[in-house]
Amino acid sequence: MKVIAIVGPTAVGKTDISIKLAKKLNGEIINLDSVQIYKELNIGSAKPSSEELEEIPHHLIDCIEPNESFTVSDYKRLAEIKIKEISAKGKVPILVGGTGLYLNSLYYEMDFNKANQDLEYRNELEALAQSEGKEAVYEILKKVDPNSADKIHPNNLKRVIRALEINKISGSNKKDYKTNLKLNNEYEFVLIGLNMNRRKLYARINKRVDLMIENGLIDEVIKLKKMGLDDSFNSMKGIGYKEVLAYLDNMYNHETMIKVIKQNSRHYAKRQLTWFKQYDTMNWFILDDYSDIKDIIIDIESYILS
RNA sequence: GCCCAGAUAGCUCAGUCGGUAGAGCAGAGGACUGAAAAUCCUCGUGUCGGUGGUUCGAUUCCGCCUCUGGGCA
Repeated sequence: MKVIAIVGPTAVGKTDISIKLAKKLNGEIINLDSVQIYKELNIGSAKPSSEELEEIPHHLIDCIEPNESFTVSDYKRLAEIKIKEISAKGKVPILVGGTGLYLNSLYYEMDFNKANQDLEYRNELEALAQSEGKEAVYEILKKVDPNSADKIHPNNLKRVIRALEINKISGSNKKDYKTNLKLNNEYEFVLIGLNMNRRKLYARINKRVDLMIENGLIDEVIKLKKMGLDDSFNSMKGIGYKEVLAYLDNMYNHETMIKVIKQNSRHYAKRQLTWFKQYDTMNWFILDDYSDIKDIIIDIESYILS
């Protein structure tokens, strides 16, 4: 089953290209973005406009309530259903977005059936970290699962907690997945990476943040806040949302808020690039090599069909 | 014109009781398997404004010059 994935850093221009490409290839788009999945998070997640959504069928956008919890495991399950449905119609599934882990969940064989979440235990460990320090939690991991402790940095509390959680739920230790990565043979992936000159990308990011503010990001967050959402919800931990929340709680002034959103977006773009560089099979298209978007589409299309 | 305070990393600044210097931010690189727009790690040589003097040695002390603030005329 052929699956195309179009990935790249935030603001590089994935939406526009993917829609044009989907039209040419008789494809349908499956969102590969952890924030666009949520309803009501529109401006800050840079969701495609309603006009764009009408141009080509989009899946896994606006499908989760902002107060629901959502994980990679859920993503994998839903995305696999969509891939099959689209393929069955004789169309090409095109994954579009910037969440690397979600791509991995489909690209590699990943089994999410063994160790679910244990929120109670998580809270317990978080409380311990709060009172005794991160080191105290890390010490537990060292005793219980020394191999994982070896690989996880003591400061990385989230990972330390997850390793302990896996140990508690499954009774076995967290695996070192890196050493036995297996490609998922069910799909024939075509990986397309979009990138551009770093300075240009950062300029685009900065401009887009200004535009989000102009388009009413603050009102969007006020609305979400009225719905009862605060920074404890995963949906509200996205860039743009957490900073506006902090601004509404008078932690930042307006100017600082914008500065921090831009800064976090730039950092995020860099992390995305680091992630996507890991795939040997990724074919990169450098967008500033092109003056006309039509030429990009032509090149990507001929690469896919080759 | 006079007085005072500055001039050090891309930016904001610290510091060297005289032995050629370091933070934050910006920036770069990396990790990543049920929170992933999350979480975490690593990376700082620059004519210390110019020039002369004192000194074994000056970015540091002294003189002059240039520039930037502020004050007084």
